[in-house]
Amino acid sequence: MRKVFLFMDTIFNKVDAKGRVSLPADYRAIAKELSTEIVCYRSLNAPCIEGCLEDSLDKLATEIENSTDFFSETQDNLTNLIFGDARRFVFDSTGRIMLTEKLLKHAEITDMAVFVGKGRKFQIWNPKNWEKEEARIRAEVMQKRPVLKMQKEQE
Amino acid sequence: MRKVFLFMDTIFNKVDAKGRVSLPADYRAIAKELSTEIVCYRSLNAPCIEGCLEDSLDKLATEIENSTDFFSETQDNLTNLIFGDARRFVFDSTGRIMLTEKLLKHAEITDMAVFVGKGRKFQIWNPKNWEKEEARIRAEVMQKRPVLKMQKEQE
DNA sequence: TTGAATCCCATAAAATACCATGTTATACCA
DNA sequence: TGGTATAACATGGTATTTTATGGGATTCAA
Repeated sequence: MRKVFLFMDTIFNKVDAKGRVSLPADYRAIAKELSTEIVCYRSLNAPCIEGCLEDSLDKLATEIENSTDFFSETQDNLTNLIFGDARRFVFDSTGRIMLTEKLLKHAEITDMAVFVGKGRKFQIWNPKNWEKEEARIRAEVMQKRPVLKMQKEQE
Repeated sequence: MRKVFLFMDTIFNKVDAKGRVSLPADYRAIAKELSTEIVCYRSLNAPCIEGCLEDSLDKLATEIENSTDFFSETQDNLTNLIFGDARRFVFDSTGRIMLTEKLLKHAEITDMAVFVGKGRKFQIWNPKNWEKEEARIRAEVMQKRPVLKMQKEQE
């Protein structure tokens, strides 16, 4: 039994004509062990698909339910965007899920997909787009490194 | 057996001449597994139908009972509106429910309906109206994103 | 008896489960 | 450490099931 559950690594898989793609074995193992399902939705911040465990969304739903701000308009809007877009993706016996047109289009994915681990979440990118994004992120982190270092030293 | 119960995704279904519409399969599965019924009412905030599990309304009733704000006029009014409007909608063997004139009129639905997941609830919209509403919400969330991001980082 | 609601059957399309295979990664043993 | 046996994995293809939806039959109440 594993103690921690993190989506990690960067995995390239093929997307076939039907939109089927193998979920990385490690990701499947996590969902199986926690007996929960994988949920995917369009990222709000980038042209990619975002995935997480259904448990995570359930947690979010509970938080919203118990919030004193129950009738808050912002939260009402957010739930529409998140839950309206998300969907469970149950993988078959060979470990594949079938991505929808909507998701594929948003991420500009055609025949290849990259799974990028993000800890509690993961993302699915078009390989070309991910290459650019990774370079961009790397550059940004490099630039901010002096600041990060300073903060650490203060602790 | 599923662990969590969330209404998700956005599904377009036809409303036939008799007013019948298929409840999305996943929504049906939730009601079945929890052996509870689907309840619908006119949304208080938007021109759409709102639906949830009968369990959820029961929970709401209990919360209001236990609330220190028991004699709050606002809550009194809200409960009047919701419970006065709500009705169970049992789906037939093919998974369809029959929406009432009152609900259809409120949501301006004629021959097509969009089911929009909201976690513990869902909404049913006229496709055109939903299109506009989604654009509106997306714009608003984007505008408020910096604030949301700050809140998240504080967690 | 007439109109409306409910139930049941039929069908086409789409989603899902299953089987087969080549390749890669892992485990095991000398 | 090197080499081989074994298991796991991604992926192509096919079979089966599920789902939405049209139409008709039946029931119930006004």
